[in-house]
Amino acid sequence: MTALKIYDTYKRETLSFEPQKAPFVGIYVCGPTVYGFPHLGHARGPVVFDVLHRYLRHLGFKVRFVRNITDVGHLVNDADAGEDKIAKKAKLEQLEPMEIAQFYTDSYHQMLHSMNVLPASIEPRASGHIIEQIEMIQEIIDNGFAYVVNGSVYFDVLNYSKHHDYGKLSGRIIEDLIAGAGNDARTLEGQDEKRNSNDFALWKKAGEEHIMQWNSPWGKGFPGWHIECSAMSKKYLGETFDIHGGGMDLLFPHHESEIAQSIACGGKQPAKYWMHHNMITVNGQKMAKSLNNGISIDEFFSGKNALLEKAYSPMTLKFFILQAHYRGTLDFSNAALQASEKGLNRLLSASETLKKIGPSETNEVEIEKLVEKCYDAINEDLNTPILIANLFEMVTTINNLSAGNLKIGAKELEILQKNYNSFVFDILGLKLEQEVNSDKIDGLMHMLIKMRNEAKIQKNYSVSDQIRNELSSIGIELKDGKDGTSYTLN
RNA sequence: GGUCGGAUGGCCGAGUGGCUAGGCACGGGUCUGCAAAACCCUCUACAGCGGUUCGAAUCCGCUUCCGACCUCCA
Repeated sequence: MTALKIYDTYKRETLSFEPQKAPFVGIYVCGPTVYGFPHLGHARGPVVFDVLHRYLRHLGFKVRFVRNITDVGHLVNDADAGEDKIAKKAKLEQLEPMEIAQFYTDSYHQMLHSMNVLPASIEPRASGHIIEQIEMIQEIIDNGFAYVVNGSVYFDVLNYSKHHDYGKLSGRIIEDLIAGAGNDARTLEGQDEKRNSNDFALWKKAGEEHIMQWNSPWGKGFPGWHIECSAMSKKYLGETFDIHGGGMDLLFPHHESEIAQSIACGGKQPAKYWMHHNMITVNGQKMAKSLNNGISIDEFFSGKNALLEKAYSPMTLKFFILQAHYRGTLDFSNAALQASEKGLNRLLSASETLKKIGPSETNEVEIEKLVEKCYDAINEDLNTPILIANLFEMVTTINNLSAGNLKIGAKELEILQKNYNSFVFDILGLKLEQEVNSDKIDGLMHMLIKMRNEAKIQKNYSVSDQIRNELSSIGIELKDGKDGTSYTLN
């Protein structure tokens, strides 16, 4: 029994989280298809599930966190018979498919690292699990839920839905899907191979021009998109694991199909809980190429995009994401990012301030209540915005303690320090971004500050202001505080 | 067209049938040679119209507007 509750998309209700075999927890999260640089939207999932990952560890669970890399099998669309995203890009750039996959996998990892996202326990690649996928497809065929046509294998949605509930996860009704299919002028090539237009590919026959292909019982080809997650989650986490996560846009058809594949294969639901995070929008709309409103992660961190007023740091982005609940859409704006930037700075500065606070004989801080409110917030379906609001309560307390407006007892101070740092750094996974300055720079700065202070004492303000202004022009800000002058490098 | 979800103060963004969300901005103040920074305090909003209720921003209905998914997508 844990206090953590999570919203299960499948059952559509908030449930108490009970791992199948405590203290072990198995989590599978759908990772990226590595055919391009990560963009702003790619940051949300990792951040959201990182908090889950970190919090479960904090609670003492032994977490196996699996996040796949899709490096093959993700069709550009059904009409595109014979090319997948990776191979298509490879041809354009005259590179090996694996080279492309590696390149963009690295850039994805860089993003994760910069945002202080814990590494996955296992990060399996679809191309490295072709055998497992073929075995699973064969079993689905043997069970009568898939059929072979001309070297391709399709999942028989209609037959499956006679025995099981296809569409439950995404709230779809099979009759509507069948009736609705082709209600517009969407004529897709290769559809004539399927018994029903809702059937999806488990294995696709590869044309000669197709670079990435493997031998299979049905001839040379490559796996469909959905089967990789089913095969790899089963391999590393078992037939039924605890939590499956991903973006809401994967609900249908990807996750719906994963469920169907797992049940058609072993008869079991793949995951006990399904968690889906919402999208990041720009001006209220999802980022899309057609809208020309995409922002890559590199652009975001460097400020080189027309939509950006300035560069934002990885932690600012992480904090921005955490300030909204994961199931709601989050709208990008410069004003919102800049607000997050300042708020984050205040939150992190408080941890420094906290180090310098000493205990008093008397206590005026109800710290246990505040800590409890923090746990209540994160237990309530990872409500990070409320958690952060409570942390800001602590910040105000910390600053008032520092200013001498409040007093705190030794025991209470210890609780405050332990929990504040635990929530900010261990659970939310924030970190101080400013590089620790080298001793030489630090010594240099102290020399300049000392010289400026001497000038100030002599009321030689033209000199003191000159030092301040010239440092400012190269991005070093001096801040005159109560207890001396400090500096920040921008 | 079908399915689903939203509309909260200047901006972002939580939330609950009655009790201050929080951040940023604004305003006031402390500090300061000046400035900046920092810190403290202040700022009571829930699309519209009906209904249920002692009481609704929170429940129900309708209206308007917006978005997502239905095809690749984090």
